[in-house]
Amino acid sequence: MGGYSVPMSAVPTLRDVAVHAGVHVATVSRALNPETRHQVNAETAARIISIARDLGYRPNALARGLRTARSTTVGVLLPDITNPLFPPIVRGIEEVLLPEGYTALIANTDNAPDQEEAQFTRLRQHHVDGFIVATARRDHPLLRRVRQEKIPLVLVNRTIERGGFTSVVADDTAGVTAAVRHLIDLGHRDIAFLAGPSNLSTALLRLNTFKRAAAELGVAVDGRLIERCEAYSEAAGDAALSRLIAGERRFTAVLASNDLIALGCYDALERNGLSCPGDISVIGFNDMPFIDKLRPPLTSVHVPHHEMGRTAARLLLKQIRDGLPRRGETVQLPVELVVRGSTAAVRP
Amino acid sequence: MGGYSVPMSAVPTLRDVAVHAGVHVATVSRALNPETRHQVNAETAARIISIARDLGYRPNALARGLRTARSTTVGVLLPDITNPLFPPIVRGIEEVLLPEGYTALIANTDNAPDQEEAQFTRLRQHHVDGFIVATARRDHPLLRRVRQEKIPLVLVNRTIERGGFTSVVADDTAGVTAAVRHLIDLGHRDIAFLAGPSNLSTALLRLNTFKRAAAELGVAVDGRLIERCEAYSEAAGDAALSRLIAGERRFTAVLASNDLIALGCYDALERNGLSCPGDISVIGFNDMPFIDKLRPPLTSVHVPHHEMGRTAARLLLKQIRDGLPRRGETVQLPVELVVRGSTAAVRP
DNA sequence: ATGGTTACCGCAAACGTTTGCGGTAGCGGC
DNA sequence: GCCGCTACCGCAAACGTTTGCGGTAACCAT
Repeated sequence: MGGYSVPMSAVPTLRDVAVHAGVHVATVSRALNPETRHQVNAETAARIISIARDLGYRPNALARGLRTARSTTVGVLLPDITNPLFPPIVRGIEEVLLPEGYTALIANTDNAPDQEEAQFTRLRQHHVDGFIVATARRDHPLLRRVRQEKIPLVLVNRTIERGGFTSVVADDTAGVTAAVRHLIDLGHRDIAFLAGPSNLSTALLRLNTFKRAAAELGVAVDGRLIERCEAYSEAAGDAALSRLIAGERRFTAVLASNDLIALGCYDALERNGLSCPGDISVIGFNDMPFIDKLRPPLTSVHVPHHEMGRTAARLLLKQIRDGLPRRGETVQLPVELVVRGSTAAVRP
Repeated sequence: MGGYSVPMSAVPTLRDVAVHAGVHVATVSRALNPETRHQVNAETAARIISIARDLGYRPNALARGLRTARSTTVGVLLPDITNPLFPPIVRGIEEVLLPEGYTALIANTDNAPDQEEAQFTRLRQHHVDGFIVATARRDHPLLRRVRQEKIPLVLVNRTIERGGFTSVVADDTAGVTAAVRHLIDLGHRDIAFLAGPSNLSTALLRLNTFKRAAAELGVAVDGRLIERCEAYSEAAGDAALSRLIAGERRFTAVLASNDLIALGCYDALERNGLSCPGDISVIGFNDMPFIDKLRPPLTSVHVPHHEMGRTAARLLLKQIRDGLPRRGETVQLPVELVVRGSTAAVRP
């Protein structure tokens, strides 16, 4: 044992390990880092590692981040973790990030631009190495700013037409088409569509796809059967379907742009004394957890949220390591229509 | 304009502001911090603040944390954010933390001790100022270690008998009692109970309360009607109720220790051709989001998770600022039985 | 004119890392 | 015996803050 006595109070630092090992802190740093370990004698390295373990040494992420200008953290911006859509995405992200030593900082924006701005600068103060953003609107000044500052960024569940953002989305086109085809196969001809907020990429895409698919499959698209929701929420879906019901144009099925909107449809139907699927068939989008337990179980388009989170994280890591791509790629993941009890053949 | 030219490339630092203002960085630091602003001339302070704003200066949280040994971050340990129970807690936590300048680092443990350990040290490397833990088991060596290291810590949704931990929980006793009373009022006498994992504080408490409440309300407690689930999960609930159904002892109602277990009951009932509430009434615990949309809507004990998150955060902030209490307080929040369609009067 | 007080601000150290640079020792080749 | 090379390791600076300490100038009272 050496003659030095190290106070065993606080958390040990590189210096403590160095003193115990009788070497300079730089040597300890190099020995502990696999990348630079070859620069130090094998035996000394082993001794240092052993001492570090005995002392319970843990690198100080703040100091390291300050020195290296890389914090090994990434920011995740999402509207609301309470929306069952997002937890699987978050877990997918963490599943990839954690083994690589990264930590995700999660921020809820409630889709409010000022809150988003605040969260964003807060994350920047913590010097996150990149962003995963699930709150993208079709035009997004904040994101364009980030883009210009050359900060790694990938969108998930959303996309932005121009700007070269890399994003990972679901194959909405295939999903909506499958849903429409399913309804038509059941004999439905008067199909309503509840669109999402017009400033969201998914809302626009799903709406357009609906129009196209219906037309291609030989069903006339009636503008009176298309209603816009102000939000992807249960309340908005309730309100929108209520408007349709109050209208004169009859329909036998409704395709909701989102599961929450479909949930609102359930509310509106019950309040108006209509049954599902007896009177009206309903289809959702996303296949949220527990939605198979609803009354009736909701037919929905399954979106691989977990996998979306994973690939988003992978793409972000690539950007962090290899630098920003000149032109962002958008990865599109396959979806699958899950038929349950909320859709039935139209009454004869 | 001064003669200095500052490169406008990277993010501005204190030094940049100082050069522009023609003062020392220490002065800038003091001027920008409301706590120390009185130490600098009012006009100079105003000028510095203005320049900082123009430059878009944001303090580097890493550098500040390194210097002050306070990172203004807290770690949140929970089993699985995918469990609908936790998002409201998380939002409650953030609702209190954010305005105070704190950031929450969320970590999923999947209730696996080694994963928990890993997450914990990872958060410690980031020098979080405290922990909010929702994964507490009845005996928890890791948490006792934390306790000994004098790190601020508060438990949420769980409690630990000894050790002086401060925690915020729901009034489980009142909840279970209300549930039992409700079933008895409906005429049920043969009531089964599905207990949670025995290493969780809530599981034990709810089980004991059930026994006591049933006895006090004049219903014999039959040990054959008490089944233990290995986890708070749908699958475990399914398995447990299936075992009961396969047994010889008949029952007309089942009280589940948790909503997910109740969900599993739905599965088991359907597979066995039993109807709810026609054949068996079911009550859950927690009142998870969307559970009112189930088939049938689940009668459940509502727990104020959002508020639990908020008070947990408040208690943690108090610990961070005022130091650890000598003896932890446990805050108990009121619950409320929400009667829905899964409970009905026993058949005559 | 002197001493004391106050207001303001600069100096420099420190937090715990990482890393370019250089120095020393050992060794092999000539 | 000299040169050059390699392996190993120490030195010191730097990242961007905060903060104790001290210094200067101004002001007031004596």
